[in-house]
Amino acid sequence: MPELPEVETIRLQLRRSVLNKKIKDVIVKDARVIKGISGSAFKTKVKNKTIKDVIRRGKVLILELGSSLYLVIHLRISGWLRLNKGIEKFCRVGFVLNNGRILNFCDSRVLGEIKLIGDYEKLPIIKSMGPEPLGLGKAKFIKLFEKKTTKIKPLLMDQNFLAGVGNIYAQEALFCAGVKPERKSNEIDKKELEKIYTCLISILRKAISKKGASVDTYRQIDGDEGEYIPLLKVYQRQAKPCFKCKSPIRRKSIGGRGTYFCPRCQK
DNA sequence: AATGGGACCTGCGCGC
DNA sequence: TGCGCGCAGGTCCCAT
Repeated sequence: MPELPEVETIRLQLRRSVLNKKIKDVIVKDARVIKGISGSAFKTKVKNKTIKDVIRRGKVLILELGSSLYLVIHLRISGWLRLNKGIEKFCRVGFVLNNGRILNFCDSRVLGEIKLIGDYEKLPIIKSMGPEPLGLGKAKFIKLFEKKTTKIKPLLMDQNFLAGVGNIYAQEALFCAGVKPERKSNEIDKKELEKIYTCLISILRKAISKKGASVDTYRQIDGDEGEYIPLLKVYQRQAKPCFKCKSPIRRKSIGGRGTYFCPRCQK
């Protein structure tokens, strides 16, 4: 699932490969992913535009097409972007560039979406989004979390509260910090909140440096897998021995989401 | 304010 | 080998 590190990886790679490239044509294979306008209207509006910038906000990727036009892409759970010579399997929309390459928007489950908008900051998803964790700072992080009575894990994942953290990295950060995922945020002491913050930041940075975790369908834009999976400590490790204490890792549904944790290391 | 459930969607793993 | 079933999950929306 593409979370902050995966989307940031895509952003960095797109900046290196498609900046200032012109979109010569748009191939709409499945118009369901295009929201707000029809596939043909989308094609007309995007054709001949140039990719001026690539921006990320939380898990949202934004391609600036100039003249107050933005392509807003959300990969949700099963989407990925791939730059190659043709249209690949699960491609829903292909952007044909003036260098002969095609930027494929792929999605196996068709839950991802593409929007075209004049001002992306006015989109509800962006407007209501919480702060970016990287560069937030320890003090602000603690202030955010110290009074909420919600369980810490769903809170870390709440995009309106903190941007970009999803199911994988929330669990990894809590394991690193030694905090049980169902603890209420306001009942976690300052020291522990500090630990959660430093863990989260270092994990996100490390995951970006490893170009993301290819859980499910996520790939780098050249199709290679991200390299973070071997570094995952709890995610999808049910019944396997904890790396710290050898106890079997447990899986439990918290806030309707699958959650892995070490019953002994996490207090 | 917090929590729970359904809807969206389809590949995949499971049981037989 | 093949079939049918139900799970998985980010976000939005509604209900309690």
